[in-house]
Order: sequence, then C-alpha cells, then structure tokens
Amino acid sequence: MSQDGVGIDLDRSLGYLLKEASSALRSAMEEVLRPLGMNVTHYSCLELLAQRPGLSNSELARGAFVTRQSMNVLLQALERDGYVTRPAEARVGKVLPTQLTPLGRQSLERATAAVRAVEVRMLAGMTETEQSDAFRILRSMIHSLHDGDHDARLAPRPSSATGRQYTG
Amino acid sequence: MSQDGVGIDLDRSLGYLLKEASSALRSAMEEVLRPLGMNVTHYSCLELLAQRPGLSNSELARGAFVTRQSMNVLLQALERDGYVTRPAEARVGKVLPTQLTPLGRQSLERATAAVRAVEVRMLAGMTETEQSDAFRILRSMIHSLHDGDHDARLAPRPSSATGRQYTG
DNA sequence: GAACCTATGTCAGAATGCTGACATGAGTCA
DNA sequence: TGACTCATGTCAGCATTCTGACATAGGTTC
Repeated sequence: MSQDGVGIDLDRSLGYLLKEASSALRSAMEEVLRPLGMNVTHYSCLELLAQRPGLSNSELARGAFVTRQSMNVLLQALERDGYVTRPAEARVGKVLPTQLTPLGRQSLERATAAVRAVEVRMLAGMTETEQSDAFRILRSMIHSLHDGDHDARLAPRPSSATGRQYTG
Repeated sequence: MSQDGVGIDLDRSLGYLLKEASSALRSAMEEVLRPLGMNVTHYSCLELLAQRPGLSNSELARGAFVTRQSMNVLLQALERDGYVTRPAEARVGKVLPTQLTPLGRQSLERATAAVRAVEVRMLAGMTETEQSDAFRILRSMIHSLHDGDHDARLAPRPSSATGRQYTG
C-alpha cells in the first residue's frame, strides 16, 4: 500500500481524494439524471440558464467546465429539441444570448429535485462548520491552481474560470 | 446571480464547487502531463502500478475512476509501447497481474515530479489543520455518496470504489 | 454435481468532449 | 484609419470514455 517515498502516495494525496470525491459525485448525479434523459453537462447548462438568463455559449461553457465547442454541440441539440432558444443573429458582436423555454424550465425542475437530493446526501453527517470549512478550502485550492497557470495572463479572469476556455 | 429559491444556487453549492476544484486540478495536471505525452488516466495507471505492483485491469480501473473497458484500452496501448507487461495467460482465474517495465518506471518519474508540483501549488496557503480538515471532509462526502447508492449491494466494497465499475 | 451469483477480460459501437482551425466582431493604441 | 489583440461562434477531425454484450473463472448454496 504505502511506498518507498519515490512516488506520490495516493492514499495520502489530497489531489487523489479530490478526484475520488468528484468522481463519486458525478456518478451519483449521472445515476439520477439518466432516467430523465440528461447528463451532468446537460443539467448544468439548464441550471445556469435558469439562474442567469441570456448567457452566451462561451459563458455557459465556462460555467459547465467544458470547452465552448462542446457546449455549442449541446446547445444546438437543446435548441433543436425546444429546450432553449437563441436569436438567429447577434444584436451586438457575435454573442448569442440563450434563453430557457417553458419546456426547458419544466425539464429542469425534475432534474433539480434529483440533484438536490444527491447534494443533501453528500452533505449528510457534516456540520455547518464543516460545510463552511469545505467551502473555504475548496475555494483556496481553486484560487491557488489558477494563480499558478503557466500561461497566466493579466487579463481579468471571468468568474468560475478554469483555464480550459483558452484551449480552443 | 442569486435566484428565486427554485433551483440550486450554484454560487453556494458545495457540489458545484467540488466540480470546479476538480476541473481546475484536472486542467492543471493535463497541462503539465501533455508535454510528457500523458494524460491523467495514463499517469494514474502508472502511479498505481508503481505503488501496488501486480494490480489487475479491473483494479486499476477502480483506482483511476474509469470503467474496466476504458482501462483495458489504455493497458493494451501501454503494453504495446513497452511501459507495462502482462502475462499471456492467467495463473489463477482470469486476472492478469500488470507490472511496470523499467521504461514505464522511467516515464513515470518525470510525470510524478510534474504532478507533485501541481499538488504542492494547490495546497499553497493552506495550513496543516486545513489540509487534514479537507481530508476528513472529502472522505465524509465520498462515504455519504456511496452509502446512498440506489443499487447498493451488501457485498464488501473494494477500496476506493466509485460505483462506476458496476456499469459495464 | 448443479444452480446461482459475482467478478473478470474483452470486443464492438456509440456518446461525449477535446484540439485545431477559421472568420468575424469589438476594443485598444498609435 | 490601420494594426493589433482578444473573445466569440462554428466546422471538422480525433481522442477518450462510456454502454452493451459475451464467454469464462471462482465461490456459494443446496
């Protein structure tokens, strides 16, 4: 189990544990979303639009932690199936603000309930203090990781940026 | 930003923050591993083998949080390129214990250094107490999520299981 | 031994997300 | 105005991972 000091001890690595937690959360979410015909990215997109109507494709991509190319494929499907609408032409620049349709809002409702249950389950057994500790600690990790980007720019960083949006 | 109480407030959701942190960590790792011709799963596989020589395909899959089918594809490539070896036939059952070759070990060394730097960067600014808090809290989340599996079995759960290994 | 269940390795096909690339619109600066 | 930079939307191709399915090995129970 433990090792000779050469590698990274996975049993003691916070990075590994973070990945494990995230994997468990994703599995749990996929499990409850599948019966609703959604995956996590799909749900994230709808939830983002419910809270911030008019987000653009690129903004949604950053919020869902995928590339804008991936989000574009998803948005085209959601638009085709009537869950969201986008203007045919941009009013300013190239940005196409996206809106949830009533159908999309209705679809989101059930998904939100399912996801909320998963999140409640995840937080079971944690005190208020632990939850706020978790919040602060995760924020610290994110901040530190972004700070050290090798190709860091001095440009203002959009909220919830991951760096991935620069790859496309 | 905030909303009317209907959805999940992403700005206050620990699940969303967990996903953001994991995404940031993955991005940072991919960034340093790409110049070495590796991705995160690739690296995880080698690191697991360094610490627990002789792991089977399925065990590696669980440890790297992918399906055994995905790990199988990766192992075939690693074997073809001379990073790992597997016996042609199983000595017992169908399990094929995998071993790192000297080439694989050498390849892993540089990757480990790169990944270690990322992890150190992630933990920058966190006290010892915060790190042990983070450890305990993440473990709690993982435990709670697994406990609530809808298709939970009473079978002994392998260490670091995610539930995903049951999908194939 | 037979029935049953679980786990494993593997093949095949599909879904999902990524990288690369291009054109375009807006802002900055000289 | 023109050059430059940056962000956006989008197309095309590729990489990775997943789901579904099958045969098989080991263990358990009767």
